[in-house]
Amino acid sequence: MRLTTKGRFAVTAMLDLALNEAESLTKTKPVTLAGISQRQSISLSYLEQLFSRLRRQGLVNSVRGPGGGYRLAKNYADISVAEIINAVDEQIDATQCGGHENCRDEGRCMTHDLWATLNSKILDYLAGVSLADMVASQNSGQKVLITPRTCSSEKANSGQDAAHAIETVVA
Amino acid sequence: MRLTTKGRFAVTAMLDLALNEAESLTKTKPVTLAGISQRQSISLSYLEQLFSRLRRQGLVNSVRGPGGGYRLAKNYADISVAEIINAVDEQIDATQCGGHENCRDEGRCMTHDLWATLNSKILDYLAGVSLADMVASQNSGQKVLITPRTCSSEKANSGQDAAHAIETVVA
DNA sequence: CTAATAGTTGACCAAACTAATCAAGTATTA
DNA sequence: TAATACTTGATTAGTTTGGTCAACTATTAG
Repeated sequence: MRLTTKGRFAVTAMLDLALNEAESLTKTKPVTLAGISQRQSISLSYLEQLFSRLRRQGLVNSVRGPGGGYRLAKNYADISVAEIINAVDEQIDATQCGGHENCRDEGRCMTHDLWATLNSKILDYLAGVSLADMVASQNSGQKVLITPRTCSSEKANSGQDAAHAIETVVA
Repeated sequence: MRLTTKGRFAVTAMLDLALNEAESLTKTKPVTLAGISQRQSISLSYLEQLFSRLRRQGLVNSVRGPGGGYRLAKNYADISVAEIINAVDEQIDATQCGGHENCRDEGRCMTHDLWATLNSKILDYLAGVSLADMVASQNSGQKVLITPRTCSSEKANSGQDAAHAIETVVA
């Protein structure tokens, strides 16, 4: 498991896709990347990279040509955050033995089990959170409605104040 | 919260420090980075960068001069994985509003609460895992003893530290 | 025996560099 | 029009190099 902005953008985009797909319950048009790009202010070509992987992993289906776009390949109660992140952010390996368990005499190297268990813990949690959960929690639990984000009003912002990002939030 | 190899190397190094400090219960010599470098096969200068941050964050104390090295600044039951990772891996911000909550009309942007809660969940878990926990789980739960790792097959290190298995440490 | 002195060890600091990844732009094709 | 492929600049990860500074140890002169 690995957590970077890449996986987060992917989850954000998938959430947007879920919302805009659900908006039209009668399964009409697929959602275009251009739309996601506008609503979430993620660059179109970066979205293309992300959805290329999401498609290969079977999380979304693509429809080419005019009126095309992307659809979720499953019900969005069945798509977990872990799946999305794993699709775009291949996991890293700090064990330097590539996960092979015979890197040392007795068996595994010191950090092997360490990260394996840590990984599975985080994975378990993220696997338990589905797109549907996120939509629901956005709608009910918070007073904040689901609003498309256009955070930087002018795009002039380039992350110079990322220092004090979250940190204040308590469960 | 962010998870990369950087934070993992830091945790690995801190675990090694905890083990080798505990080896001499009578608080004799601090642990050298050169030793950690050999045992964990992490480059010395990378360790220096990591420990520079760990020191500034108050997780370790340094002793200069011959016989010098690093010591844990607290009891290792009081040092969590989350602290270590946060010390070396400054958190990222996929909200693009820098955590400010007035980036959109109604309040926060769409992904704000999303990642905030996700962050705090992961943080909560990692904050609950201490170095002592890791030492204990390595010793008890697994049949695999704590052995220095020299994953890369050759490395010419030879096995002068093959017998470093530690059974003395129990939380 | 003291007191400078040099030598050693290991923390600390700062560039610079390679390689990988992030993120965006442009061109191509169906 | 929309998906795909190719290109490019920016940032990050991790290493290498080369140094300074602090404390310990040994030598050596007074």
